[in-house]
Amino acid sequence: MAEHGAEEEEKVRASVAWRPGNAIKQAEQALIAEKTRVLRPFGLTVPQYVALYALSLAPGASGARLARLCSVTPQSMTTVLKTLESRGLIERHPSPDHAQVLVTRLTEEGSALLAGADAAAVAVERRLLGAFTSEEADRLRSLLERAIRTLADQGP
Amino acid sequence: MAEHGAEEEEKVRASVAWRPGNAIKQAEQALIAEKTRVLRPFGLTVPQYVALYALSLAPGASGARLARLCSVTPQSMTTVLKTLESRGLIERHPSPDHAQVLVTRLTEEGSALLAGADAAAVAVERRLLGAFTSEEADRLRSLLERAIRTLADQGP
DNA sequence: CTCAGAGCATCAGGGCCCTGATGTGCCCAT
DNA sequence: ATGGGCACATCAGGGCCCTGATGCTCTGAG
Repeated sequence: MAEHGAEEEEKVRASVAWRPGNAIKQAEQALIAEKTRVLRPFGLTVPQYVALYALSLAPGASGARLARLCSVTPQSMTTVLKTLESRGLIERHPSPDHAQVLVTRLTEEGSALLAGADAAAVAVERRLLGAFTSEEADRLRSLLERAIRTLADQGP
Repeated sequence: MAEHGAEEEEKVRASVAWRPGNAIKQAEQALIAEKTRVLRPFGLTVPQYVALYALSLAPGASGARLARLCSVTPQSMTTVLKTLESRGLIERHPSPDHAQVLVTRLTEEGSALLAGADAAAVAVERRLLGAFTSEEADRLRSLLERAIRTLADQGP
C-alpha cells in the first residue's frame, strides 16, 4: 500500500481532521473507546454503565427520567433498560400511584456490578484529569461550555 | 411531575454531568445535533456527509482508506457507502491493479449535493469558531489534543 | 364534571457502529 | 518460485440512537 505518498496522505488526513469540531469528536471517541475498554471485563457497555450510575443516584426513577438524566431519548433508554433487566441487574414494576409509570431499581447484583464498574470508570476520568493542572481543567471545561451554549443557541 | 424537588433534581443532574468527560460528551452531542439539523434539508446524515467530504479530498479511495480518514471501521464505512451508492451519489468499481479493491468516486449528483451540504456544515463550524478568539480556539484545540493523547496512550 | 394537555411507555422503521470471523488477492523475503 | 503476511471486502450478530406515531393515565382548568 504505497500508491499514495505519505505526505499526500497526511495532507488529506489534516484536511479532514482540521475542522474545529473534529478535535472535539476525536476526544469524545478516545474517551468512549477507553471507557469501553475498561468496562468490558464487567460485561457492560458505556450506555449501560451510565444508566446504572444514574439509577444509583435516582433510585426508583421512571425510564423517561433516566433518559433525561442520560441525555438520550426515552426510546433509547428503553432498549438499554431492557437488556439490563434481562440480565437481572435492574428491576422494573408499575408505580402504585401512576399505573403507567415503571419504577426502576438496581438489584443486588446490579448494585454490586456497578460498584466495580464505577471504580474502573472513575479511574479513567482521574487519569484524564491527571494530564492537566486544575487551572487547565477549569479552562477546558469553561471553553467547552461556551461551545455547547453557542451550538445550542442556534437550534430551533 | 413534581414529586422530585427541583433542587433534588438539579443535584442528581449535576452528579451525572459532573464527570470531566461529560463536558466533552455534551459538546460533541451539541455539535452533532446542530450538524444533523443543517444537513437534513440535503437528506444527508453526518456520517454520510463526512464520507462524501473525505471522498472529495481523496477521489478514487478504497473503502478501507475512507474508513481510516473518517475514523470508523471498514464495516461501518461499507454500510455508509452502500446507502450513498444506492442513492447514486457515489460510484464504486474494481480497481484495474488490485482486483479486490473497490475504487470509489463521487458522481455528478454527489458532487453537486456535497457542495451545498459542505457550505452548511462549514457555516456551523464558523459559528462555533465565532464564539472564540483565535487564541482561545488554539488553546481549546491544544487542550483537547492533550486529552486525546492521554487517553490513547493508555489503550493497548 | 369533563375534556384537553402533559407525561409515560412502546411499536415501527432507519441508520450507525463495533467485534469477530471469512475469503481473496498482492507482495516480498526466504 | 512459493508461502507467510498484509490489505481489502464482506457476512453475521449485537447494541445504540433517532424520528414518527400510538395509546394510556393522571391532573388541572374551564
